[in-house]
Amino acid sequence: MSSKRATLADVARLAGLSPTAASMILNGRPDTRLSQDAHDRVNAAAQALGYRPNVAARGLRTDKTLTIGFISDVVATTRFASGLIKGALEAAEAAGHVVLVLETGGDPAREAEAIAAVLDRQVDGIIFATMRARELFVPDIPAGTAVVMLNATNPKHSASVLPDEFAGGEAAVRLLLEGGHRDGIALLGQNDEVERDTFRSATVARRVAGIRKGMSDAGLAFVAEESIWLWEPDEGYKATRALFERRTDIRALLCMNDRLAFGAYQALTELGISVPDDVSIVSFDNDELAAYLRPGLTTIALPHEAMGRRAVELLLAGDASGETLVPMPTVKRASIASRAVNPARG
Amino acid sequence: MSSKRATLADVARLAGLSPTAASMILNGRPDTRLSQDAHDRVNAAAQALGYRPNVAARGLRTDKTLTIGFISDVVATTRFASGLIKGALEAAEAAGHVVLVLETGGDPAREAEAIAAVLDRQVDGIIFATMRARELFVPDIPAGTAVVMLNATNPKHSASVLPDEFAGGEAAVRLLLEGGHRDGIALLGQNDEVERDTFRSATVARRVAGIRKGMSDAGLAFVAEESIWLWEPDEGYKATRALFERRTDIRALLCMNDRLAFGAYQALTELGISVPDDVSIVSFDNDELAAYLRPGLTTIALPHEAMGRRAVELLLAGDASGETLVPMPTVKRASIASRAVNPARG
DNA sequence: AAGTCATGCTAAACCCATTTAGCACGCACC
DNA sequence: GGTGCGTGCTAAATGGGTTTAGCATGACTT
Repeated sequence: MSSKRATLADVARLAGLSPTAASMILNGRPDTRLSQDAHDRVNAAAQALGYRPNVAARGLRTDKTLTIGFISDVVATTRFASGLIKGALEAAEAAGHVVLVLETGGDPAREAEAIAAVLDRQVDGIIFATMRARELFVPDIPAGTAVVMLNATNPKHSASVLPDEFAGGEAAVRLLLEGGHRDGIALLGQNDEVERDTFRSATVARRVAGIRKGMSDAGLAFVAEESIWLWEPDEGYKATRALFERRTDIRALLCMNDRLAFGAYQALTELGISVPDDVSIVSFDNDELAAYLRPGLTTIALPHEAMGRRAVELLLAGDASGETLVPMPTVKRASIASRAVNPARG
Repeated sequence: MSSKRATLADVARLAGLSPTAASMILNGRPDTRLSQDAHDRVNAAAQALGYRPNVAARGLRTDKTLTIGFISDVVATTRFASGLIKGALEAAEAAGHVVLVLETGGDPAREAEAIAAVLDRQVDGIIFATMRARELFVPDIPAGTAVVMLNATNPKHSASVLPDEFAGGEAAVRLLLEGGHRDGIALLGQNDEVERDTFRSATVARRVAGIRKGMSDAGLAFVAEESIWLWEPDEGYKATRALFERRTDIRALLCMNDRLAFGAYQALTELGISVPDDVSIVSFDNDELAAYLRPGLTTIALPHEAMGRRAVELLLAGDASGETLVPMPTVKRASIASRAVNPARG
C-alpha cells in the first residue's frame, strides 16, 4: 500500500514527541514517567501509521532478533520427519519467533557454512536436527548462543530432545499382551548392528532394550527373530515370507518400523494369512503408511511434532540441559487381535 | 571461541585504516583508489579476526538481507509436498541466501501475521506456497517486494510456478498406449467438481484436460469413469471393488493420484486380480507409496523439488511474471503391462 | 529566597555496517 | 608561485531502533 514503511521517527513526529518517548511507550517500559496523554498519542500514531518496528534495527541494539536457526541434515525435506519442523514452527510462532531453516545434507563443510549463515543473522538460538537420531558432529559455536539438539545428541551441547524409545518399546509389547498374545510372537527387523550402533541411531538401541524388557517382565520370549539391515518394505516382505515358510506357529509380529510392517502385510496377503485374525502386527513410527494399510496398522508413534515444539520451548527458555524424553503415543488401529484372555489372578 | 564477534571497526583498527577503507576493500568496490598495501592489510586483518559482516546491520543500509521468506499454508510440514521446501532451500543456498519458513494453516489472520513477520525482517522476497495448487488469497504487500506464487496462482502477483499438468495428463495416457492398451481403460477419481473447481486445485482440471486430450487424440474413450471426491486409499479401494464387481472388461486403470492407486492395489489383490498381468495401473504424484507398492507403481511425478528451485530462481532474478510450468517426469516402474501391439500403419 | 524533589520529557550515544562528500598531499605545468 | 589534477585515504551521515544521562518545570520545604 503505502510506498514506505513508517519508522519510529514518523510515529514520534506524528505524536509530537521524541523517538525516545515513542520507543519507551511502545515497548511498555515500566519505570518511565511519561503521561497518559503521551501514551495515548503515541499509540494512536503507531496505529494510524501501521507502524511495525524493524526487527533488524532493533536486533542491532538489543541482540535479540526473535529468530531462531533450525539446521538439519535432511530433516526438513524428508517426508519422514517433517513433523519436527512443523512442531518447531508452531512453537516458534506461539512465542513470536520466526525460524530460519537450513539443510546441510550431513556434510561438515555445509554444516559450518550453515552455522556461519545463521550467526551472521544474529539468531537467538540454534536447533540442530537429524533425521535418524545419532551423535551429531557440531562445529564450534560461540559461547552464549543457545543450542538444542533435536533427535540427536552431542557431547558439547548437552541439551537434547529425544523420543522415549525405551518406554515405546515396552508399550509395543504391552499392546500385544493386552491383545492376549503370549506365544508365537516374532520380532522383525532387529539387528545386532543396530542394537549396538550409536552412529546410525542412538535411540533405536533403546527401542530394542525396551522391547526386551517388556518381554522379560512378562516372562515371555520371542519364538523367532528375523534380522534385517535395511528397514524398507521390500526387506520386510522377503523376511516375512521366509519366516512364514519356515514356521507355522507365528501369531504376532513385532516390527521395528512401519515400512517393514508394510512389507509384512504384502507378504501375508499373498500368503492368504489374515491380519489380525491369523496374526497380529504392531510396529513403530506411525508413518503415513500406517493409516493407509488395511486393516489400519497399530503403531507406536514417533512424536515428531511434540519433539519439535519441545526443542524450541527449551531453546527459548534458555536453561536447557540434559536429555528430555518425549513420550511416544501408541496409536491403536486394527492390526492387533483382541482375543479373550484369562488374566492371571493375584 | 572468541567471546565477541569481530566488527568492521576491529578489522579497520587492526589494519591501521578507517572503516570506510575496510568496507570498500572487503566488498571489492571497483573504482576505489586504495593501495595494494591497504588491500593486503585489510584482508589479512579480516582473516585474522575471522571477520564476518553482520547481515542485519548491512541490511539496514543496503536493504538487502540475503534472506527470503517462504510462507505456506501447510506445505513445509506435510510430507506430501516437502520437496517444495527442499528445492527452495537448495536454490537459496546456491545463491547465498537463507530462508525463513512460516506456516499459516491457510488461516487469513495467520497469513497476514506471517507476511508482517517476514517484512519486519526485511526479506528480499517472498514465496507463497500451497499444498494443493489453488487460487491463494494474499493480503496486501508493499510494492517493491518480489513475490512468487509456488503451486498457486494469484491475480495480484502474476509470477507463479506450477507443474505442467496438462502435459502430465497426456503423458499418462501415452504410457498406457505404449503398453498396448486401447480397450478397457477406466478412469478412477476424476470428478466433475474437481474438473471445474479452481479453489481446490487450479491444476487438477488441467490434468484431466490433458488426459482427455490424450485419449481423444488416440481416438480412444474410457469404458468407465469412477468419480471420487476424496482421493484417499480407502476411497480408491471401495471404488475399485465396485468397478470390478460391475464389469469384467477393465484392463487398465488411470488413477488420479497414487493414494487412490494404492487403494486400487488393495482391492485388486483381494479380488485375485494381478497387476500388471490382468490390469495395468498408471497414476500421478509419485508419492512415497509408489515405490513401496508391489509391483512398483508407474506414475507421473509431481516435480516438487524442481518447482521449489525454480521459484527461488525466479524470485532472485527479479523479473518474474506469468506462469512457469515445470515438466512432470514420468517414472516407470512395473505396473503397466507391455503387451505386443500391432501399431496402426500409416 | 534558596534548596530539594518529583515529574515529564529529550539529546545524544550506540549497535554495525555502507556511502557520500571531501581532505591532504605531491606532482606537473605554465 | 599559483593552478589543476590524480592519488590515497577518512569524517560524517545514514539506516532504524534502544538506552543512558540529564534538562526543564513546578511544587513543596524550611
